[in-house]
Amino acid sequence: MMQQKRALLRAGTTVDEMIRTLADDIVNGILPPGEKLDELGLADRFGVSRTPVREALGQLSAMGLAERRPNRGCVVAIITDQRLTDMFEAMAELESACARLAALRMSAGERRALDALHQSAATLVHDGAQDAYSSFNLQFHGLIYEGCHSSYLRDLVSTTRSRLAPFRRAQFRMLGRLRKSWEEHDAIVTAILRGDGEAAAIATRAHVITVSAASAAFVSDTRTSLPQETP
Amino acid sequence: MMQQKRALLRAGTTVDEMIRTLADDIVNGILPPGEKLDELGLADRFGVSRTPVREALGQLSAMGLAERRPNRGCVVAIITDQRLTDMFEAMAELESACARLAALRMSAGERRALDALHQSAATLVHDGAQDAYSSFNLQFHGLIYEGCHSSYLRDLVSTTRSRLAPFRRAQFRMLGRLRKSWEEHDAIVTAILRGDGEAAAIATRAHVITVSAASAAFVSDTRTSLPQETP
DNA sequence: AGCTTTCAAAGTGCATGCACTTTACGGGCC
DNA sequence: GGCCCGTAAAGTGCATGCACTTTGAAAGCT
Repeated sequence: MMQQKRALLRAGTTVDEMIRTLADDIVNGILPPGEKLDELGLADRFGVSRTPVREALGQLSAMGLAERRPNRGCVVAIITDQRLTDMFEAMAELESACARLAALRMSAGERRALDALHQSAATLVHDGAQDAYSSFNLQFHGLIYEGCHSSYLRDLVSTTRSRLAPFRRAQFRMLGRLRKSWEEHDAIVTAILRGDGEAAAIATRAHVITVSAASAAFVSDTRTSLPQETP
Repeated sequence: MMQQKRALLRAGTTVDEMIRTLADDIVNGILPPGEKLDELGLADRFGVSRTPVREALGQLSAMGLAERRPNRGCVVAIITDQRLTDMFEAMAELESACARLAALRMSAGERRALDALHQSAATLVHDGAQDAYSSFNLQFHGLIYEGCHSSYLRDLVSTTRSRLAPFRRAQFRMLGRLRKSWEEHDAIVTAILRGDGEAAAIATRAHVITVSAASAAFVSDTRTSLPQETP
């Protein structure tokens, strides 16, 4: 019946739109791990039929954000503690590799930009501006990803970061973490500016592992306090 | 019309079956990069309707094996030279990270198995058995992936390896490459057995970069000799 | 009661068909 | 001839509906 021209503006396909929205909701924790992704419900929500919803779910599961059980529906990916640890660890290795390459390959301009950004964040630390620092932190790591000049490595690190995002809510709540974070960044920047790849790799690995440990502890805490799932 | 019970055995879903088949065909070069993936054609080939084909294509493109242009069909992923270089480089970094962790974490049994496999390959080198060595090589690297004891890192390295597979056809054709490869492996095994993570990482990176360079050169050669695409 | 069996409701898997977009080809125009 | 436009064929995007599987709860059995 309702098969008329879809409003004239139709940037990208409907499915792409849905994928982006759902992926954002998962990454931002609006759809928590284990949440059921009902085809009919989502079709209603987006005002489309089940066909495009099914396609979107298929792709989300291919991306690792959702999990599909044949004939048994689709849920937001449930990550075990072991898997989460492995993901954080891989993140450290990936970022470390990026930093090593960035130290070797960043252009003079890129180095200047990284240093400038880093120095400018000092005031945020002093003011204890957690939200602003969090946003700076994203940019900082982003510059290093770009600095490695390897599109594939950048993609790997970005998708891994997305998958971990739902579990990173704790970030800078810990007292004194802001200052420590900045100091760790300082070691990274120094190494990169010196062009010392190995030092940059080591400093970055240590930094990311520290952050990961905090996040993992927070998640583990949250999990044991609320039993959730399988009642 | 034809909506009857699908033959009793139906391991996994039809879509999964198709994805596996198509992914294999792409990875093994049966479907070359740029090949058009026509929905109706594939539907015919697999004896299904277009709906499951569309789902399979969506997932293949989410996996990076195919590329979908809205309203313009789907083709086997076309990898630019730059992208290929980046992928080979990332492969080196990933394997290097695996090797570092493997050196630190492999169990005594795993170390023994790796050494045994490596030693047993010496005769293959002596006999110049390219195919057998190629299969050994797969196992060898596989043991290192497992040895890092990180499921996510293993997944990243495996999917990257799959994506690169179509471009690795050259492998051991080069004269003397067998012996060189074995010697490089020897350095890796020695470092891992010693538990020296950094040495293992460096040796592995060097080894993978060497192999990558050979493959990249081969691809680049093939590309410039046959113009292909956009006639 | 505790266990199995049955069966209806809910929900997934796929076929089909229509609407829309792209593409390619042939005729009108300069 | 080269360029533009219109138009038909091919092909993609989504809605709908039927078949099949799962699930859960009530009925039957020991």
